[in-house]
Amino acid sequence: MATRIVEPEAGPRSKRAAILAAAVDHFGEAGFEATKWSMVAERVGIGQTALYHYFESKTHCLLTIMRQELQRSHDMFTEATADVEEPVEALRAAVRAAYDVSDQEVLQMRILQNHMDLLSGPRKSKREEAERVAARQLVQLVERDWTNLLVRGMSQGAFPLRDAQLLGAGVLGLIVSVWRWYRPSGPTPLSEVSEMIEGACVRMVAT
Amino acid sequence: MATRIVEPEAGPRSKRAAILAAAVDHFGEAGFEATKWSMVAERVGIGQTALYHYFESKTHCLLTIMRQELQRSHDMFTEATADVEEPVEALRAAVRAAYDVSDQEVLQMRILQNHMDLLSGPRKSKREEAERVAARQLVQLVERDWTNLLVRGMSQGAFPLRDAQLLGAGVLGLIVSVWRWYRPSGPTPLSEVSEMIEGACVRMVAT
DNA sequence: GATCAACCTGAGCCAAGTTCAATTCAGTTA
DNA sequence: TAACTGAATTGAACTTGGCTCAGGTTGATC
Repeated sequence: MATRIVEPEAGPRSKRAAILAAAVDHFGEAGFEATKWSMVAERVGIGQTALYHYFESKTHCLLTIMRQELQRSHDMFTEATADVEEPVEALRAAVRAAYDVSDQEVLQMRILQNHMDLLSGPRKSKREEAERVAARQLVQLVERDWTNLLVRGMSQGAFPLRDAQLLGAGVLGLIVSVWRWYRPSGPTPLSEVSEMIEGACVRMVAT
Repeated sequence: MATRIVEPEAGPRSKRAAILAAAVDHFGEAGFEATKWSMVAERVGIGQTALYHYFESKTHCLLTIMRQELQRSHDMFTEATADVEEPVEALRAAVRAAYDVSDQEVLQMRILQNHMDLLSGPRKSKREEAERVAARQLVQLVERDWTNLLVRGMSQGAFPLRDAQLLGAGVLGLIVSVWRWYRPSGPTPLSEVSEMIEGACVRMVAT
């Protein structure tokens, strides 16, 4: 279980990374459906059939983007909370880490949130299914990250006792809901969002 | 502005309602993409081209479902909070109303959440665009419902002063995030979810 | 400079949504 | 009851966009 997918190492003229970057731009800005697979190829500067050398399908590319973003989220959570003993401080650190992202990563989070439903049903092709299963495991990992944080705080007496699973889902839901509406070009800077959510989470959990 | 779309009144042999119901089932269970438009026709018992008598496209049907659900959400909020003076009680009533839904409505909320991104970009066809714009207005209406509730509570001194817009978005995000994972057949009854979220919202807002 | 794997392409296939001209059906008018 | 009307319905053809295939190019390695 929990086999971390190894990214295919890049041959010197591999366009895989460029394709992923172009796909993130298009999927994030225009939406997955609205993006023609051929537009991604065009952006990269290759024929559309060349895409199939790297990805089995448009959806396979999407799932890869989602899985990568989930991996990053989990890694960032772990790194941010690793050496923070105090539960409230750990919670704060985790929230701040969640919003410490680049513009490209904002797009990836948006893509992830907008297509979560893809992870529920099984896929027909092998490689798509592999990415889907990996992504699902990562979702559960991230959920567990948050519930564990809450459980720890509750058992230490820093947080009142509540259903940690349910409350964790709430906290996570609150945090990621931001990616539905947040735009880097919008009126509210991410730092402000981060502070607001941080406070809200603490009140939700530690009151 | 804010022109409420009038549902075409049903001629005695109109299948519009049946189509919408069948579409909600399919879109909600299998997902919009995974559902073949012809499957909906089959369920209703008509040929697939007959669908185009009622809806301009598969997407037009989806947008209609979303707009209807948003309308319902707004109406329920208004009804639930209408004669509740006390801000905390009004907040509680609003949350409870949000989770006072039938299984069919759970599906509609899921569909709505899974395709919010459709509302951002403009549509090519007239009727689709009309539904999209109406839905967007309703989204803003619902957002305003929640911020107004918070503003009222803050000005009455029942809630501490905070950015009501941002906090409102958070509360709403928390509430609707449930529809991503909740299943009527799942282990957690909706009543339990409702209570948890109600408490969380109060702590978030009134602490 | 031969070999092999990685990489790329043009031509065309196929599924699913959509359009259209023709037709049926229910209710209304004469 | 025959003629008429508009809503409802259909089969067949069309369109779009993701995808397959058979074969060609490139460049690292020996």
